[in-house]
Amino acid sequence: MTNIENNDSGHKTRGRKLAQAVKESKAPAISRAAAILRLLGRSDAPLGVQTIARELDLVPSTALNVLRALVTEQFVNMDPDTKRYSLDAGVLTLARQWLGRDQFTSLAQPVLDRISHTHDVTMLGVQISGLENIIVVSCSEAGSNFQLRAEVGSRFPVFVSATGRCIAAFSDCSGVDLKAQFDKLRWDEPPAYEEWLQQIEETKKQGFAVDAGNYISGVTVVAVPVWNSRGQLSNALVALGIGSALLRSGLAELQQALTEEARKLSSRLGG
Amino acid sequence: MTNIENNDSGHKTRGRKLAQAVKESKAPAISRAAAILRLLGRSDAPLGVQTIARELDLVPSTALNVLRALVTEQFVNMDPDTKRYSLDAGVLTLARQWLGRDQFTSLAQPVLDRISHTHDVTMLGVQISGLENIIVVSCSEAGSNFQLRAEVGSRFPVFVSATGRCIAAFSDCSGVDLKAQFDKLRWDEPPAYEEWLQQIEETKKQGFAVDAGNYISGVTVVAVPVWNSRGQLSNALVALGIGSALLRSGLAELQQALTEEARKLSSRLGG
DNA sequence: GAAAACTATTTTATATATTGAACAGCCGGA
DNA sequence: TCCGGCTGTTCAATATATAAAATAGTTTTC
Repeated sequence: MTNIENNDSGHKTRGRKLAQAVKESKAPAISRAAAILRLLGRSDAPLGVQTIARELDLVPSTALNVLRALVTEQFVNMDPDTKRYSLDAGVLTLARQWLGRDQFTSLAQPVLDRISHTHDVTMLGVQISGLENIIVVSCSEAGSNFQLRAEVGSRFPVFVSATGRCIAAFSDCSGVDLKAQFDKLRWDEPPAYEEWLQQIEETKKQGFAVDAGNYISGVTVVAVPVWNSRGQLSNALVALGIGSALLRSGLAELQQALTEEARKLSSRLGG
Repeated sequence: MTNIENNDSGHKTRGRKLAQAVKESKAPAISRAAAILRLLGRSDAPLGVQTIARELDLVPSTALNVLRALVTEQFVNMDPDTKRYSLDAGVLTLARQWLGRDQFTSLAQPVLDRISHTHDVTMLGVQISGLENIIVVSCSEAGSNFQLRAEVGSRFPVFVSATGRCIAAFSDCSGVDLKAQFDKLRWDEPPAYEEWLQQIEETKKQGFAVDAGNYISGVTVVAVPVWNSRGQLSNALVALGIGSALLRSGLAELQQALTEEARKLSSRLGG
């Protein structure tokens, strides 16, 4: 089984990114808190104050203050014996409330289930908020052949793979250095920049995007845009399949089904 | 269908609670952020800065700063047109990571499914962290009769219903004014305080707790404690059923099954 | 159609959160 | 047993996040 994950290189880059965010924000404690939460989320085992502070380039006492606040807010759990910190169930409450209220997820789930079943592909519903990340918000896996998996909550760079081409094609990217963004991406088999631009043009014409093994070799990704009530690109339906299998079982039909369902979803999101 | 919810009285109490938390903490921005996140989670529609500030007794400019920080951290989404704020999918990422790493949820889910199926009850797995709230972390609903429902992520007061009696019986409650806590609880049919104390004693003896229609009239709740590796009360298995139906289908057997499974879970949580 | 009442946002002085050093407790090694 | 290197934690000085008023824009109201 291929597990798709956002290969955040991280390490020391994170510390600097955080330092920037802290300086520019007028509520730096929140940036620090977010960084700590994400670190704890990534970590397999509970972490101590020093470890956290070192990893994020924070002063230990500051880290302690932030952690204590997060503990009282029930976002973080502290083991009183080992003095180790880990995520607490409080984060669940928020996520649940979000899921319950998001129109796209509730409308998209049955659609994803249907398509994944009939076309034997892994289907994802993703959210596109701003031009930072895209987030997988719902997921339906094909039953037959064991295959591709992406967890709900995973994040990916905006411009990568088929979804990336969709965003580049249909979002307002004025003021974005596409070349610079492109250079930051990590693909299994990166397309040339010119080639990529051409694919974006193609996407504009046909209304959906295809990634034929660029992001993950051997895996074909199809993404179709979903528009919110104000006509902005807010979500996308994404199909993942083993390249050869997808070609055999009718890529054209899948694309047609996807565009049709995306159209319906877009109109229903208005209501 | 009865939807079980935490009837947080809220209103102006929240403002004062937040004010306290802010004063005592050394990272008040985090308390404010948490309050805002929870408010947005509760709200059906996106909210404006002023609304948020008024509801939580915050200075608008402070609320704005906090909101902007939350937006850059992708926990909150702002609609640039309407300037309204709502939860963003970023919270999902954390929740997903937590769920994936929590031993109890992964071990408990199959158990819940099995019991809910064989005994035709709604099963919940709850987490007990500290003495503030308990949180529903997994859930399995019986198929046959349409009935009781509690969402994953819901929170309840610690001492309420059957779970409350478990906690009172098996947690270290020294330094807790039980009477004061008891008086704050809201039940459909509250037991007398003396009666409640007696039930706690009973719980200590038999190893599980029963709430026969006190919390929600007509609904019987059974809760059995689950202990973590250091022998602390960390979770509980909770069964919910229509009182009459439960009595008919064998309450005793359900209790036995629950205690047995809780025992197994406790030992496996050590590994 | 103008003004009133609302909104989000910027500004600046001050109360305060952050810092970095010093403190206390713990464990492993010599 | 003592020491050196860890840990989490406290404390006082300072850099800074916060609060209240002023600004600017938008919808409502008359």
